[in-house]
Amino acid sequence: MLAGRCYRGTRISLEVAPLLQEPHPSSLLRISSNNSSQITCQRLLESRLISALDGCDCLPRLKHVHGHLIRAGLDQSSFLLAKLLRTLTNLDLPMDGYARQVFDQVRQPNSFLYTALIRGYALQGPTQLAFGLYTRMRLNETPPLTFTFSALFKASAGSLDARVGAQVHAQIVRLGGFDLDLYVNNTLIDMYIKCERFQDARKAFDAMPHRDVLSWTSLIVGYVRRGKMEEATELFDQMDEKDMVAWTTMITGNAQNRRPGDALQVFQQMWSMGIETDDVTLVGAISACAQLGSLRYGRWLRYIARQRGFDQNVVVGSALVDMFAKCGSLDEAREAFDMVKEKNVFTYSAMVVGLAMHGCALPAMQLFEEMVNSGTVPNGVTFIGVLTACSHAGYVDRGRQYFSTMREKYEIAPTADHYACMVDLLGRAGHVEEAFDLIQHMPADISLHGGVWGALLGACRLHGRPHIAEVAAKHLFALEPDGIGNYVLLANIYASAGMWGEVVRVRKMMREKGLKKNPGCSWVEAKDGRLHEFYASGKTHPRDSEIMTVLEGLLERLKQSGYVPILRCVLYDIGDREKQQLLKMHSEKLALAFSLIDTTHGSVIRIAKNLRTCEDCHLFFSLASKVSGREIVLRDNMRFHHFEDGLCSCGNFW
DNA sequence: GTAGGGTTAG
Repeated sequence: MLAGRCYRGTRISLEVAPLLQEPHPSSLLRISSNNSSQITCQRLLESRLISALDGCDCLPRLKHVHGHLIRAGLDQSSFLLAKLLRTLTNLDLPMDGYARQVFDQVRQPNSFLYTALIRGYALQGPTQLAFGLYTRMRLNETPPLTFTFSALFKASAGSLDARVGAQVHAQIVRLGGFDLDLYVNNTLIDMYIKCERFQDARKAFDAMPHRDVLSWTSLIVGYVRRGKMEEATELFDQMDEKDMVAWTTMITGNAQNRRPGDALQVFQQMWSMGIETDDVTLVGAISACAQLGSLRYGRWLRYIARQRGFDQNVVVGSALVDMFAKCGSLDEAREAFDMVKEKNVFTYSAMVVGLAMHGCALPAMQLFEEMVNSGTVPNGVTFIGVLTACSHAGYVDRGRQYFSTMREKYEIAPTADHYACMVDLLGRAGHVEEAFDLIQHMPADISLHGGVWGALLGACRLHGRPHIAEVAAKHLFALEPDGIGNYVLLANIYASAGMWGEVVRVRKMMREKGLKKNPGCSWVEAKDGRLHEFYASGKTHPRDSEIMTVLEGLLERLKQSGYVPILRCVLYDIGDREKQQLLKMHSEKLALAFSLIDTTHGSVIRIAKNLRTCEDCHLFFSLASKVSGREIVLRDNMRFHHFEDGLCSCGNFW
């Protein structure tokens, strides 16, 4: 059966096919009954050795069986040795020379032996040896098999260099036969995709006489990796037969290409068609949900994961941790974290970053210590997490320590992202000049990005220094010419310093570039699960008058408990009364008033906002949490604020 | 025997 499927239409393969049909243990006895007793014995021995090889799960056991094989005088049996080599490479062992030894002891290796070793090098490396062996095989006139070519393509894919693979491809086209084989072509496409030679993959795909769901999926992956989701979707729609992997590719692809809405739409379609969902599918959907920030949807995905026991899976679990943190529910993130028994660096990092985002600096650092004590080695992302935590809480010295530990103890070279964290940490704490200095003395091989200068500009917003801001902004405008936030920030810094002439100049720049300030927008999920949007100084919501009544009432109560609007948050040159009016109508305040009307009493109020929240709103929310007795989670474009009983998790430092 | 997987800052 195997031979029939794999060797169809190839001349060379027919010669070797009988070898493959030989040795299934159950058939051996049947064959042997018609032969002499000596052969029967030999066959039985072989059969035993085959079972023994199947049961090998570690190198010493394998070597033990190999010893038996030699003593039984079967050390030249190509079939058994090929089986042994395959088992050896499947054990995920490095090709430490033992496999080669076994191979070299054979006087006349056949196609299967060569292929087994080539496959070993393809899977475990070093991949170039696979090609060397293939050359020797051809020089010895040993006929190749379909397996041989798929192993070679795998080796090429593994080394991410398609050059040798492409030569082999040209050879099999000349040779004929093999280039029609489905399996060979599928591995060929996969190789070209992995080596980023999309055009060659497409050509191979188009030349195939028959394609299966794997060929289609591989090509779709090619589009996904190049960010071409329209083309990927078009191809996907053309598929007659779609399996779970094909669906998952589209879900993950959309998620990876920042199209979370489309990802979840595909997931829902798949779900409604009753197609099975596994851990990989869920990871894609959960990651999309994290980008979208929809807690309700996230809880549904967790329910599906739980039903199938995937919430204990380390990859699904890590994705859940990240998703719940990004959806504003730190408690559920922690719950998901605790469900994972064998946590790895992803699980810990997701939780550390989550805690940092929510302003829980001490727990983030504590968890980092816990992680190290558990023997999990932190990576660059984990350090982003602890550095952010330090930055949000103003722990400058701890941050400096982490920064040097990362290089000295863990030998992780800091990237521009880490420098951005350090600039943020120093700058936020008021060491603006030191932060500037750090940027100027960054190693030359690290290319600066917007994050580094952006952190410096943010520091200038907090602590003044319009002249440093100017330098930072100049770099930012070059790196991110359309980054509207940078212009707004610079204008605000000038406004705070009373440099109104400069404000006018920046506003003029924005006008000339055709950039418009994004209107402030907040949104909240109501009782019925629908999303409600609010715009600054809005009057766009159907229940506007009701909202205004609640807002006015709340404002009065807050004023009685000591609230004084922070007028300097308004960066326009206008009178105090107008400033108060503008502040009152910030979108998050409208969303909060609405939440007090239309959410279940006693539940956590969750509000998201597209821009950074202002100091006045922050104070307003702190006091509102006390007066209303409600817990409020506010997500702005940077991070989360947890307001409870008059206090915010960020300790008013953000 | 071949296709799909999670964490990053202003």
